[in-house]
Amino acid sequence: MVDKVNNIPAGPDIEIARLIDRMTRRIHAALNARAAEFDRHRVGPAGGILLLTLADHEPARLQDLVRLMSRDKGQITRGVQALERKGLIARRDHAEDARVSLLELTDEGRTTVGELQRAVADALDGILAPLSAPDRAQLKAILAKL
Amino acid sequence: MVDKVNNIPAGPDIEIARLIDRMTRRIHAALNARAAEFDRHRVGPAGGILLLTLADHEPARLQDLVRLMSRDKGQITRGVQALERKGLIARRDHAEDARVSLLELTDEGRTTVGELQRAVADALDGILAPLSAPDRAQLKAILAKL
DNA sequence: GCCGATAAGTTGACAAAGTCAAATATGTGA
DNA sequence: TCACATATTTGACTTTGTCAACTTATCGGC
Repeated sequence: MVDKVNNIPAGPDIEIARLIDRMTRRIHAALNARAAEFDRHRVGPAGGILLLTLADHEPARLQDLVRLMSRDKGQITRGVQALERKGLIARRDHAEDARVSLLELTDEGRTTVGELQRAVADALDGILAPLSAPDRAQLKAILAKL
Repeated sequence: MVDKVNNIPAGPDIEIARLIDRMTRRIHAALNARAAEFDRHRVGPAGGILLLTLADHEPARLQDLVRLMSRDKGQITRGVQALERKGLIARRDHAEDARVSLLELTDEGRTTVGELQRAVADALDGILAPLSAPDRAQLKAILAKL
């Protein structure tokens, strides 16, 4: 593809950005549409991703989530506080460094994560339907390289 | 990969969602960090995507952008208004349907699009660096199927 | 031609996310 | 001990996103 405006061979990359944007939105819309069915605790998209991420990296420090989720540390702080208030996450102190607190899921949090995982898997299944199994594997492999 | 919590073979799909989220954020961050260098009109991310999309589908009706960008129509309305005020977009009436207005880039808008394209291409180039050319092509092809 | 249903845009009121800088409390190394 | 780096928190603010109501217009019958 060629840059229509300046005839620079911009390559397909800029198109990739738009496709990614669109896909993000589709996932978001699909989940949002059914949120009432599974988001009992009203954790929302932000809280949901936080829980899913924590589930895979437990126990994690706040800073880990900042890195893993590429979000502002203030956002994570507040996101964690909200989930703590709902009883889905608990903290404990780090043995050697008093500055950090380690985050873990509570039992209720773990249950919630299970529900979220099912919901996300379902939603993605619909969205990724046009892809063959090898395509999906390939997509994941390529994204994982980044 | 297996669901740690419930031992459900959730498959790689849920991981894809997280990878997509991460990539979105990286693109955003990369562009945001250098926005001062190219975003003379302060169109921001939203305005930027709108301009880029319009550039590829000119002339477009507002509804087209809603569909192409998967955004709320109210958002598009306001986004267009903002870009109109900055003189980057112009409207004209649709010949057969008085309800729709057709959107086009102004000359200044076209210049801006060129700058944005360069910036996005640069940013993506950095982010996609770990991928081989065939990988990039494949990624784009797979995303395009969705 | 008139009517109800529908579509394109617009607007308003809010809720949710993201950005940025400053502040607090701890660790670390010269 | 002192300068400096790190982890987390907080505050103020901007940008996006969501939802529903509302205005014009078009369309398909009748």
